[in-house]
Amino acid sequence: MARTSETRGKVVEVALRLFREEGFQATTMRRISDEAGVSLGNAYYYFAGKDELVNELYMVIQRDHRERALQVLVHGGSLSENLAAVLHSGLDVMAPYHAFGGSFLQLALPTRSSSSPFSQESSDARSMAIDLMRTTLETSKQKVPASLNDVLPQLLWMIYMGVTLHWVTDSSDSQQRTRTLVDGLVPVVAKAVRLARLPVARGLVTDVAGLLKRMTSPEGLER
Amino acid sequence: MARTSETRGKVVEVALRLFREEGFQATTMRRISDEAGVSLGNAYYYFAGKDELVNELYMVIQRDHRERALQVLVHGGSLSENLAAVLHSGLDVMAPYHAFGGSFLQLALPTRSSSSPFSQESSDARSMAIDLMRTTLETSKQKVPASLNDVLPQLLWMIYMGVTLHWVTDSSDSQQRTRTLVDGLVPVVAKAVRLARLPVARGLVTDVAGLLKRMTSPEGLER
DNA sequence: AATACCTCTTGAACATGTTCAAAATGGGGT
DNA sequence: ACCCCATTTTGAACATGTTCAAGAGGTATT
Repeated sequence: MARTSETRGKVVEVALRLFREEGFQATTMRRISDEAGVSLGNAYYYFAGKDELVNELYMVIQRDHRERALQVLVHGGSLSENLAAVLHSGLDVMAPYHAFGGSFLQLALPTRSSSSPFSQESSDARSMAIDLMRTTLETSKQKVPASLNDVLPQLLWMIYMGVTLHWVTDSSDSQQRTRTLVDGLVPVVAKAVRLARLPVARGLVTDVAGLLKRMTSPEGLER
Repeated sequence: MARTSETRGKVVEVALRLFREEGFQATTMRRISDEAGVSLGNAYYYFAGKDELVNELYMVIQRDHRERALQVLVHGGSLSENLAAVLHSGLDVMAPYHAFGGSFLQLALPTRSSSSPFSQESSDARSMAIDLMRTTLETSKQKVPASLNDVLPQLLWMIYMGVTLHWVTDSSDSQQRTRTLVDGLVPVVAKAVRLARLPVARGLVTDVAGLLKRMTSPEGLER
């Protein structure tokens, strides 16, 4: 059918709007299907449950973030500048959903039921975000020690997760505090990356890189 | 009433056991009240809802962790040693509840409804954990730059949160990977603290301390 | 003793997430 | 036209979280 998933589209659209306006708990499946003009059961034909709609939201946010970020990234700009731009654009995209609360983290992480046949579905979100960080690094002029090439995007992603963690719990006006955090954190990170090239810190850097590599390898076996 | 909260105790006991054995979703309020031998409504007399039982779980874990940690801390031991001991004992305490999953984070964070009359209830958990980190530092022999005295416990707590984050998503056997992470991370942290005393890194350290202080102050205003 | 009052308990009702068998729909093949 | 069949849709049923008015039990007051 051509409009096989016209229904699906309508459901997603309404769901996202309600998540934005009412938060997660307050948004009921019945309300979603009502406002989408379909039956309750029909919504369940397209989505296994409420959680899957949350996942949908997360994917939309990921795509929006990447799109916006690519627009604000400055080729040959400083890492500080670009990282700030990417993090802030991320906050911009998430902002409307702040009422949504902690349910973000739940899905940002690869916690999902392992029953997904394609084994992606949510680790997807993670690798998409990491990839964006890699792009950020490549776009910036700052030289990165070769030993960090693999590992730095992942580190930046962790910082991003940290910022998101703070954002979720940030009750200040329009999450101003998190904005402050980003502005303060970004130059520090940039400086740290610069420092990583100096011999003194080199050992530390190597340690972190080694550790991360060990954690990422097939299985984190030894103890 | 003397045994006013004999009921309350039974409910908590059963709830925690079921959380452990079945996870969060699978544990139903009806099952809890049944096995506790009280009526469904009665459970709600003591706990506003399922979430509050989760909070109870979190508090129990916090207390257990502190207790165990104080036993394994070595006075005058190295920071590496002690930090590892504290983190591992934390993992020990949480281990039985791994099936419980991401719901941990939800409550470890100060995300709660601001309607709590005593304004603690969950920021409590956070400050308890931070305090444990302070104790860890004070117990260890490693000298800490004075400028970090205030801020370092908080930083260690963040590292602890990071470890917990990893633990939640860790699908390896008995969460071996997270154990590996702790063992690898701890010496790096200790080294970083040592490095913080050197002039080279001093600027970085000051930056981080300043940033954290700004974030913790009354309101994170300016931008 | 009778009453009032506070704490605790119950059972039923309601709201919402989820499942499912049956019906409607809309072709494609004959 | 007619039938077959996969896809989509529906409505009702069920499970579970949550609320609430009423009752039970005990203690203090009169």
